[in-house]
Amino acid sequence: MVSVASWNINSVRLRMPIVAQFLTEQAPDVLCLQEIKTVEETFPFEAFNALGYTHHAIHGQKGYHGVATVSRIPMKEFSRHDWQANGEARHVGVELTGRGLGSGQDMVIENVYVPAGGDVPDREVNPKFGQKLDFLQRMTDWAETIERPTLIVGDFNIAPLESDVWSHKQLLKVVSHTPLEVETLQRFKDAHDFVDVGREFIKDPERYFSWWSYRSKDYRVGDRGRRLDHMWASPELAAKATGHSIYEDCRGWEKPSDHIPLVTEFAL
DNA sequence: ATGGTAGGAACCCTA
Repeated sequence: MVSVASWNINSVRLRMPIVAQFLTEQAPDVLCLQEIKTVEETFPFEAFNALGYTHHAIHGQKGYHGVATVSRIPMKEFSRHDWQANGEARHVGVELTGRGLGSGQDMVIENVYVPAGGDVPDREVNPKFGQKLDFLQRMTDWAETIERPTLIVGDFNIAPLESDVWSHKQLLKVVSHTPLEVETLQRFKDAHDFVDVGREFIKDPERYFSWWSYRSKDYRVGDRGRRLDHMWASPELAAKATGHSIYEDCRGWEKPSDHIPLVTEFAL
C-alpha cells in the first residue's frame, strides 16, 4: 500500500504546526505541498525529518509559489518543468524508488501548482489569464509524452464540474470555473486519458470542495467552496487506487491554509 | 455591485 497526499499549504514555514498534526494523524507515505513560499535554503527540513519524512524534493522560490514533495519511503527527484516559461517554481516530479523499477510497482508523482490566472477571464486585458491557459497547453503537450504510470496532483486552480463549486451559475464568469478553463483542462486530461481519482470515490454530483476563501469570517457560513485541488492518475495506476479521503476539518484548524489536504491510497 | 483576508517581502504583489 502506498498513500499520497496533496495540500496547498500557503507558506510551509508558517503552517508547520498543522502540517505536523496532519502527518502525525494520517501518516501518508508521500506529501506533495504547493505554495510553500520559500526557497530550499529555508525549507523546514528538520521538522519533516523528525516526523520520519526524510526524503525531499524541493522546487522553491522566494516569496511566492514553490512546491515540495516529501516522503517517508524512498524516492528521488525525477523532473522539473517550467510550464509557464517564466522561471516560476510550480512543478517538481519524483519517482518512487524503493520497490524496484520494472516491478510493476513503480510510480511517478508529479506535483504541480497551476497559476491562479488573475481576476478577469480575458487574456487580452489580463495577461495572467493567458499565462494560465498557456501553462495548461504546455502541460498537455507534455502529457502526450508520458511513458510510465503517473500520478499528477496539486492545485490546478480549476473546478471543472458543476458539483465542484457552491454555485455553478454564479461562478461561470469567475476565473477557476469558466467554460474556457474547463475545456482547456479537459484537453490536458484527454492527452493521457488521466483518471480523476477523487471523483472515482466521491462521485459527481456529490458535493466535493477543497478550498474556501479567506475573505469570509467563517468558511462554513454559506459553504462557498470550490474543488481546485486534484489527483489524477494514468489508467493502469488509477485501477490500483483503493481509497480517497479529504480532510475538511483542516480548514478550521489554527492558522489554516485556505486549501485542505487530499489523500489517495494505492495497492502497489 | 462591491469588497472582503492572508502571506511574504519590502511598502506591493500574488492569491
